Amino acid sequence: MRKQKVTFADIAKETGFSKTTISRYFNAPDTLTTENQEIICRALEKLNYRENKVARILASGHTEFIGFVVPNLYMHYYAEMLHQMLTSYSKYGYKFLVFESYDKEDYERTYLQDLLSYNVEGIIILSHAIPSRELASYGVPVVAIEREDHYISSVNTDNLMGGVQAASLLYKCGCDDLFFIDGPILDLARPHGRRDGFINICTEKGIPFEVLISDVDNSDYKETYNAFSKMVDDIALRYPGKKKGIFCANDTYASMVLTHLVRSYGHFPDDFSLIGFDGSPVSENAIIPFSTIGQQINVIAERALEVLNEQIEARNKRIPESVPIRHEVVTPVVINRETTSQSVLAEPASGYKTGGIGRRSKGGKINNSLLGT
Amino acid sequence: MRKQKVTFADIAKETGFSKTTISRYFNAPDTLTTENQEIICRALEKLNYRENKVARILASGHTEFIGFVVPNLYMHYYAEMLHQMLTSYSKYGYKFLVFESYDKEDYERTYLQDLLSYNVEGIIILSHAIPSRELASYGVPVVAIEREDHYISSVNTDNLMGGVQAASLLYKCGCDDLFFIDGPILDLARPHGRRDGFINICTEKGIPFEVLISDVDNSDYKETYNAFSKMVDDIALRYPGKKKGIFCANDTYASMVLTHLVRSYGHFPDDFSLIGFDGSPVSENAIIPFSTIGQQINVIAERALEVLNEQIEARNKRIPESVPIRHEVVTPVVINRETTSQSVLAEPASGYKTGGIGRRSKGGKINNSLLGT
DNA sequence: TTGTAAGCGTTATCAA
DNA sequence: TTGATAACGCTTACAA
Repeated sequence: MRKQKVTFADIAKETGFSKTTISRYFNAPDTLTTENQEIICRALEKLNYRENKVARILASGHTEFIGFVVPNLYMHYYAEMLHQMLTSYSKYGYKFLVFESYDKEDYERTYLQDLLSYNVEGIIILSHAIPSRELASYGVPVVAIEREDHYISSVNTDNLMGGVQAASLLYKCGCDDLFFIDGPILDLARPHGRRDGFINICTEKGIPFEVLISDVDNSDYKETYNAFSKMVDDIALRYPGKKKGIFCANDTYASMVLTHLVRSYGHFPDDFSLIGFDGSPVSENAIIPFSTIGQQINVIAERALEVLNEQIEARNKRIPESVPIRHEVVTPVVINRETTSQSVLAEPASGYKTGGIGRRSKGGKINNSLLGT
Repeated sequence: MRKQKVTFADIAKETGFSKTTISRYFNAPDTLTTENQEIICRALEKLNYRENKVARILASGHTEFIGFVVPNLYMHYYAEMLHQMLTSYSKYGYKFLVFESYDKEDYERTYLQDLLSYNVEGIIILSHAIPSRELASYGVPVVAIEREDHYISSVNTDNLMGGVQAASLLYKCGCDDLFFIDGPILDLARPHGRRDGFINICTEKGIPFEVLISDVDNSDYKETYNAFSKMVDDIALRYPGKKKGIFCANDTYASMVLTHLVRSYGHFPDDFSLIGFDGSPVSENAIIPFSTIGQQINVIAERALEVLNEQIEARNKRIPESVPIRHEVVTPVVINRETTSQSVLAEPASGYKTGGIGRRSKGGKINNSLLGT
């Protein structure tokens, strides 16, 4: 029924050694004579041996499996995080078992149980349906990324700092009024660092500001777009002649705001500044590359594996040590592009000598007729 | 050293049954009395049993592991494909071991060997560094997606049909001249269906056309952007007064062309039509949602698993059957948006009563002064 | 319906 | 430096 595989027993028979010696050839070759190594090596080739890690795992207890649980993979942030995790292969040799939970509690729990049954050595979790208290009880090292992390280790972007950076940049580029725009906050455990950092700076500098939260289900692009468009129109209407700085909670939102502005004005208007959050490709590839607070996903991934690996190693010792929980924080980086420059006009792609059509508005004043309905 | 785990032996001792009966409780519960099921169930809870799939795998030979090898995950297409694969969990229960090969032969081979050592039951491969002939020799079911597939099963988008659809749409919306734009073709095995379908229609309808291939390394966004911009400027210069229909080999390219056009004109120009390929989010979320030939990634993923599963099941039979290789083809769908409509003017977001600035060009004629250098 | 016993292919322990 | 033997935790004939 099974493909007949070559096992240590076969090699042993072929070479006259015991299975133990064959095992040692792989795990501690130095304990063999060079000659014998040669002999075994030849036998391996002759018989075309292929290692069987499942058997090894069963015997040793070390799977080198890491469970990776994300809400989804169609969002760039999560896919990029997985990408960065996989990149670590050469360093740790961990294999990743990937699951999408869609933030549904039952899915998440099922998958986690599944992971445990595969004896994963650790879990990286980005979805947030299950409280960290429960995760901690699994008896497996767990590192959280951007989620509630009371009872487990975690690595997070310094959102507060990000909010500070964003507001500061908007302030520096001469904005009179600042706006924080976010979608609905469904996750109650979600921290409000971005908003709070923003507010801190506004308060500190004495800049008038508003916090605008859309309540539209953000799974629908068009609806969300329309909601944000309305917000922006409203802002334009209420603050004529002022320079308005908008900080969006993420790049997707920022992209929508940008799109709306450019579609309305035919260019990026003088009297607006815009900054997003995440540093996702859309910020660079948008019609006008826009400023953003870049999350260092590579650093986060690296750090998370560091923390996880530390715990795994401690656990694998003969006398398992218990490592204290760690909460790491990664500072985001300001990515300063056209939408937050003093002269905020969108320059055309290089190669053009003269302006196209409608590239300048008439002096930072927007046309009220734009703001219908 | 190891966390003491509860095993069948423990349950057996607790309940007075044999290990076999416990095993049966999980794999064929119907063969037990309801009473005894109850008894075992209670014991499981009492001892807090957790199944160990590694042991099961070793004993049964069935891992339920599928190897998934992609060039990368930062491109939306690949991430989305993985997403769709993971979605199949409820249907097949396969667990995916994910690797990024960056299309490097040595990486790819290492990872494949690794997958084999974990006794994966099958492999889905999208990267193309290793010839299918070698893959076929591994003795494990393999399904290729969008790559050379001479010796293995595969599922592909009907690229030829896609090219036909694209050219037909451009023809229908009144274009005088058609252009196929693509980046460098590094992969020699890559089929030219999109281009060929395009050419077929152009020839059939007697429309003048050009095939334009950039030779700029497409890993650099800016460079690629500039290269395509130049192409477009050149087209505009050479075909004044004509309606020019551009078909880009993928949405990323189309997005660049669109961006360039909108940046140059302040809006999407009358005398251009544009269609991309892939149906990626950028086509919908771009400043002007553009037309595209949508790949049905969900269908492709589903079909691939179907084919793979068929082979796996055949192989798992007592007398393994050999299933012939299958080459499936999935027809793409035309996604018709503003950039290929007769009146191709970009309408502003709803809610605006009057036009903004520079939303109309003066009659399909472009300004030559735009085309500097 | 249940039990016995022999694996599955390694690693770990102890002894030689 | 090497080997015999017992795990590892489950599945699977075959027997009862």
